[in-house]
Amino acid sequence: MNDPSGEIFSYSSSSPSSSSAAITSSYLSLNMLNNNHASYEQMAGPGSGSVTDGGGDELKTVSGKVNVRKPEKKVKKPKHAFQTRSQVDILDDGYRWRKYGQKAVKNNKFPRNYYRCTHQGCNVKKQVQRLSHDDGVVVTTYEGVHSHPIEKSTDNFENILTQMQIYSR
DNA sequence: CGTATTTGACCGGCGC
DNA sequence: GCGCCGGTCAAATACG
Repeated sequence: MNDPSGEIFSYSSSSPSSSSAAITSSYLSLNMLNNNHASYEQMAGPGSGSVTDGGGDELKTVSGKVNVRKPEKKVKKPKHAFQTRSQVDILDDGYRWRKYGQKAVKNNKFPRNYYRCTHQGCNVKKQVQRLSHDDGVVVTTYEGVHSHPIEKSTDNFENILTQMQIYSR
């Protein structure tokens, strides 16, 4: 497929050649995520705000065929890729994700994981991929915008510390 | 028992 | 028209 949309930009974490501080990045990276997130949260206004149709293939026939919707859909779906230094691929950003698929990627020995937000009406998708040539680097791609608040308190440092301890043991 | 994850099959698009 | 490829569904299973 052609993904020349250019929508995806890779955020290369420069500098960290030391690698040492990479421990338990599970939640550490979360901080970075939040920062970046804030930048994109602005999203377009009400017009395209509802990305509900994103991947909304709920229209199905009994034969298992999917009804194709109008090709002239101008709703653009936001897509953002993040590159994070982390040993674990489970980056918890505060939302609840349900895994719905796993596929092997060419040029990569690691599979790619597909997740979806479990919140009803929230069709936000995300996929996590690992770089085979640079272990410890995980690429997370978010697609869509959450239309509901986070259920987890991510601003509580004590919480974060606790999680870190769990992951680092 | 309810919910999340696993895993193979399936689907639509594109290239040849 | 057929086969590859990336993405998704859905049944079975695992897990609390």
